[in-house]
This record gives sequence, C-alpha cells and structure tokens, in this order.
Amino acid sequence: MTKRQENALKTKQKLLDTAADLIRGGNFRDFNIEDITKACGCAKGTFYTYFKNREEISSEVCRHLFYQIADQMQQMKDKTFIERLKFYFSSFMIEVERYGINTCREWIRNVIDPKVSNTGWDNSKWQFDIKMLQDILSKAVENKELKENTPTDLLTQILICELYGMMTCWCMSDGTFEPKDWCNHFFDAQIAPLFKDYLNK
Amino acid sequence: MTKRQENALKTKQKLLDTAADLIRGGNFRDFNIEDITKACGCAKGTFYTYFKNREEISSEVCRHLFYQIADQMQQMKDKTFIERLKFYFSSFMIEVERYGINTCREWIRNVIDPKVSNTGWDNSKWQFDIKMLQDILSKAVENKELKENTPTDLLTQILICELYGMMTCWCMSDGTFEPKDWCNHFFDAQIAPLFKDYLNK
Amino acid sequence: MTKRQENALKTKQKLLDTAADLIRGGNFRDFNIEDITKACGCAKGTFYTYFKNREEISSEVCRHLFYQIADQMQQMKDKTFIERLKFYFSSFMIEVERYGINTCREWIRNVIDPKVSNTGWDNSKWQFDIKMLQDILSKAVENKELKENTPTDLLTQILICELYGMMTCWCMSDGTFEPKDWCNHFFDAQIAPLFKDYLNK
Amino acid sequence: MTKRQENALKTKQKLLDTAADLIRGGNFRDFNIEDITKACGCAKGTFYTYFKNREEISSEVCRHLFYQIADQMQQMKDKTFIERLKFYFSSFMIEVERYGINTCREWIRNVIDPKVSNTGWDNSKWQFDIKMLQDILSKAVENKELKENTPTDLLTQILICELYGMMTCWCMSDGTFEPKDWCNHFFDAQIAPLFKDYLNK
DNA sequence: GATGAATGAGGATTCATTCAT
DNA sequence: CATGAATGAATCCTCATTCAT
Repeated sequence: MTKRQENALKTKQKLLDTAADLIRGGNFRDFNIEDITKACGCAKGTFYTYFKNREEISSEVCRHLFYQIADQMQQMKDKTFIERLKFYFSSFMIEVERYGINTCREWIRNVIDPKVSNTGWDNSKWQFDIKMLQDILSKAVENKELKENTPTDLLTQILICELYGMMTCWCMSDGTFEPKDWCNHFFDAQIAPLFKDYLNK
Repeated sequence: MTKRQENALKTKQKLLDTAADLIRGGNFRDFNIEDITKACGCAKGTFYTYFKNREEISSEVCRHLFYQIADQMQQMKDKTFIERLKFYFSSFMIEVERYGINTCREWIRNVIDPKVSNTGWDNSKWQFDIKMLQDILSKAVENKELKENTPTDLLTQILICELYGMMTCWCMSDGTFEPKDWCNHFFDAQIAPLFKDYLNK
Repeated sequence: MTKRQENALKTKQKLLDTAADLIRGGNFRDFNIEDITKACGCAKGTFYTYFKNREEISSEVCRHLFYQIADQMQQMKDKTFIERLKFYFSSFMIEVERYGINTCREWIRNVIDPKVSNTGWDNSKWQFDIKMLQDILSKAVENKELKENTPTDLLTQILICELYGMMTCWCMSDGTFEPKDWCNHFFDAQIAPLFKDYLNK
Repeated sequence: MTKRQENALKTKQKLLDTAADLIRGGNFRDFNIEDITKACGCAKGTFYTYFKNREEISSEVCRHLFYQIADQMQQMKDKTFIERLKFYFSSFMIEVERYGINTCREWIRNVIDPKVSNTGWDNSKWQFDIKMLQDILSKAVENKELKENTPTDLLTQILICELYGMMTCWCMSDGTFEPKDWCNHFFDAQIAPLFKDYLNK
C-alpha cells in the first residue's frame, strides 16, 4: 500500500470515527455532514469521496459495531452452544453500551427501515441475524447438544425478538437500566429455560 | 358544546385521522404538515391551532393506538391475570397490524426518543407501559393469583421487552411474519412459563 | 380578488420581473434563485411558493415574451396574410431585442431542450410555433389569398427555420447586427419571394 | 516524435473521443470531467494536462465536427459555387446527424455563447462561418460565376441564418425531421433562388 | 378561529480544479 | 507525465413555523 492510499484510509477511518463520536454524543438525529467534516478537520467534499451519502456512513458506523461481535464469535467455537449464545447476547449489549444509547437509537432506526439497498447487507439485518443465531442452534443440533426435533426456526426468531426487545427498551427507558446486567437477568429468566426440553440430557 | 366547538373538534379529529392515514400509507418518514392539511382540506395554519408542532400529532396518533387498548382493558377486569395479559399482548399486536407496518415504525421511532417534553406523557412511554403491566401483575398478587414474593418489577420489564421486541422485529423483517399469530406462539413459549413458579396453585 | 391575493400576485410578478432583469442583465447562465430573491427583497422560500423550481421561472420568463406577440397578433386579423406574417416576424425580433441578447440566449437554450414536461406548453415550443404560423397560412388559403395547392406544411417549417435562424445568429454574432433591420432585409429577400408562385393573382 | 509524445497524443485523442461519445450519448448537459476520465480509463488530473478546463474540450469536440467539413471543402475547389454551397450545407447537416442531436444541442449552446476567450477561435464561430461562406461567394465573383454587384455580405449572412436555423429547429422538434432531406428541400426552395438574379447567365 | 403568504435556517450534494506525491 | 485525494464554493430545495389579514 502506498503512502497515499494509507493516508486515504486514515481519512476515511477518521470520518467514520468522528461520525461515531457525533452519533454517540447525542446529535444523532440531526448528525449532519458539515458537523462531521468540521469535527474531522476536512472539507465537506472529502466526505463524498468516501461515502455515497449520509445514509451510507450511518449504516457503516452501525455495521461496525456488529462486525466486531461476529469476529469475536469466531473465538467461541469450542464452547457449549449455551455459552456461545450467552456470549452473543452479552457482547451485543456490551457493545451497545459502549457505543452509547444514541448510537443504539440510530441502530434501531436503521434496522427497522426497509431500505436495504444501500446498506451493503445481502438482504437485510434481519436475515443476517437470523443466520447468525440459526448457525449456533443448528451446530448444536449437529453436535447432539440439542435434540433432532428442536424447532430451530422458531427459537431463533424468539431469540432475536428478545435481543432487539432489550435494545428497544433500553432506549425507551432512556438508559435507566444497565444493558449488560439486564441481559444476564434476562438470559437466565427467559433464554436458558427455553432450551430445557430440547437438551440431550 | 357550541356548534363552533363541535366544528373545532371535528377539524382536529380529521387532522388526526388524515395524519394516521398518511403515516400508515407509507410516507411516514417524510409525512409533513402540508400533506396533512392539504389532504384534510384545510389551511396549513389551522394545523397549528390544534397541535403545538409536528411532534405532537405524531405522538398523538401513536398514543391513540395505545389508548384504544387501555380502554379495552377495562372490560377485562374480571378475567384471570393471564387472560388479561394475553389480551393485552394480542390487542397490541392486532392494533399494530391494523395500523400498518409504517405506523409501527413511526411508533418505535417515537418511543425510543427521549424528547418527552412535547409528547404530553407524564414521563415517557416507558413509564406508561411499566405502569400498565405492573397494574395487572400487582392486582394478581392482591387477588392471590400470584404469590406474595413475585418479582413484579422484573417480570414487568421482561414483558415489555418481549412486547417491543416483537414490534421491532416485525419491522426489521419487513412484515414477513404475522404479528397476531406470532404473538400467540410467543406468549405460549415465553410468557406463560414465566409465571409458573409464582402461581398460587 | 382580496387584498392578500393581490399582494401574492404582485410578489409573483416582482419575482418574474426581477428574473427577467437578471437574465437580460447577463448573468443568464448562472442566474440563481438566491440572486433573484435577494434582488427582489424577499426570502428564498418565497420563490418556491410561486415556482416549482429554477426551470419553471426561466421558461415562464421566456414564454411571457412569446405571449405578448400572440396577443398582438389578434389585432391583425383583417390584414393580408403577408402583412400578418411580416408583423409576426418583426414583433418577434423587436421583442427579442427589447428583452436583450441574454434573454434570447436563454430562450434558445430553452426551446432546443426536449424537457417539455415542466414548461406547461401543450407539446413543445416547436408545436406551438408550427400551429401559429400554419394558422396564418391556412387562413390565407381559406381567404383565397393563397392557392389551394400551397404546401403550407413545408412553408411553415421553412418560416420557422428562418425565424430561429435569425435569433441563433444574432446571439452567435454577439449582437453585431440589428435584429429588426435584419428581419426586414431577410423578409424581403427570402420570405416574400417564397409565396410568389402561390399567390392568387 | 518520441514514444512519449505519441502516447500523449493518443491519450488526448482518447479523451476527445470519449467526450464526443458522452455528449452524443445524451448526458450532454451534465457531461462531467469525472465521467470522461473514468470512461477513458485515466485519472481526473490527466484531463487537465491536455485541456485547460471543461469549456475547452466541449468546444474542441464541436470544432472537430466543423473542421472535417472545412477539410472536405478543399476537394470541391473545381466545382461550381452552387455545388460547393450545396455540399457545404449537406455536409454540415450530415455531420450534425451523425454526431447526434445532443451534440447538436451542445454545439448551438456553444456558438450562441460569447465566451470566446477560451475557445481558441480567433474571434468567434460567427466570424469563422462568415469567412467560410464569403470565400465561396467571393471566389464565385472572381470566377465570374456571379455578377460583380452581388451583395456577398448580405447573402452570406442569410446563408448562415438558414444553416443555423435548420439546426436550431431540428433540436426544437426533437429530431422529428431528417436533417439531410430537409436540407435538400430547403436548399432548393430558398438558397438556390437567392442567386437567380446574380448569376452570370 | 381560519387562512396561506412569507420566512429563512438548514442540509444534501455536485464537481471543476488544484497540487503533493 | 500521471495520479487521485482534497478542496470548498456553489446551489438547489424543503418545510416547520409565524403572523398579518
């Protein structure tokens, strides 16, 4: 990579980071290109060298949060499915907390919107999440951790509902509870029992 | 009520209905005052006679959906708490479905936002929901349907998470599942078992 | 008409006049909305109360020039067709000169463009001109001024070519000749002879 | 010519061709430097090695069309002036048709504009055309094809008006007639008769 | 109470052009 | 000579809101 390309990458990353900061900082709803570039110390036009439009940077910021989790999941391969699941839930909520409530709000706003075209996701965040969790469950069936007749489709959908339910409610409550703690409570009370009947001994 | 007041009420209701239609219709994100008043056959200025600002009508439309449910709950007083709970969940999802996915999106956008000031709700939608569900549960404790030691706070919060989780996911999936049906599945799989340990015989 | 409507009309007219001035003045190519409103002493938004977009005012200014001629043609009904024709040509060039060379340039730019949609002309300026001139000729045939076998279609098209040829060349030459004078020369040398063979005695 | 100079020439020609294609293709109005260089496979900066600015390439593309005709005129030296004239007219319209209506539009836009400075033409396209046609006529006077008293200035100007009139109208009509055919009609009906009185038997 | 003209802040986006590498 | 990242002026257009009538 040449020096120039390196610089370019740095610029893009800086824009991304600045946007993330601004979103977290609270002006999420009206976070605007001028603010980003100003805070980033570059010209408005530079923004458009790296992002097609306002939408694109918003979803890239959110996606980033998600990819970190997906990456971390790689290191959990040899754990039990219930551990992996709990890790997935926890990571999600930890990241969400780390990025701040306003990023979480932007995130939800992004995922509930049907404009998938410019996000770069194959189909939609929904499909992505479904796949992610179904993977965990179907591998558990393969490993005999779960019984053959486990209704993985249904369970997957339930799991996602819980996950996004927590996020939505955290925003609703304006951050009055601790995502990570709540996630643990929630997991023990609702998620773990869900698999009781399907566990192979 | 004088004729004049009557007309005023009619105008306001018409604005509300028109807004609801427009939001449901799909241009929720960009639903704007001019569209509403035009479709309503009145002047832009008239809008501001009845609503302080754009925000207000949006939340009033959403709230309306909610109040209908609260009203209906009145008629369930003599049912068991589990029936009331199921009714609450079902009604919610039925209304949500009736109002359409775009209204649901607007609804979520509204509730996750902390700008409580102009909504007219005491505190926030979160508080409102909490109160609603806690009522059901604490009455169940009073009636001895549930044990004294039932952790109503925790359970309430779990219930709301489930409820909003379903809504968020319905939007995410762009309406690929049936809210009402899913609600039943969900209720049986997750909600009912939650109370098993706390039922008084 | 109420006072308010009157004022509104005045505002619109003022915008139109200001735009005409600016176009004539020379900043035609980049005449922009801000300049118009500033010169007009009103807010940018006011512009959009009266015109859908930049395009619309441009073609309305040009059209205005044209309508004046169409109006004047009404008063020529009892003249010979050759007089009417000459009047049409002269008026056109007189107006064009009065509005200035830059308006003429904008005018040509407008008419050669196929975006008819927003101009409000039935079909296009082309159709309009065709109709206008064909009317003169076909009435001349009716009146027996011209022979039955006069090829009015062909002649009409030739006439328009001459008319727009003069305009285009005036702009090309950057106003080095006098449109009105030239028009007379041209008419005598080219237009009048054209009908020689078709005159009824 | 060194290899380097050769390559440079090739690059410039490629830019020119690409621009011509883009203009013909239809996005004439918004043809922009990035599109050209992208389609040409070179960097934006390279464009500025060969052209001072956007204007320059536009007029060079148009001029190219014109030079081809001027070149061809060389081979008509021993024909009668009326044949040369007809050839000039036909060539013009044939080229115009070959380059497409959008190039024609761009062409007209270019010639009506007074910004001569950057075009590289001595004075303006107007002067150029005048000279070209006057050459034909004055040589005809020299050759005794035309009488001494022929008003060559006047006739030249008329000829140019006709020529550009056809082009402007072709664009106005959005290409509803055939330039070449129309040129012939036009020539026979208007141009040829113009010289009748000045022919030396 | 109704009207709708006027407002003007605000934001997105484009693109010709420069210049350091 | 080629590159392409950076620039930032330029401009369009939207729309919630106000207020004189």
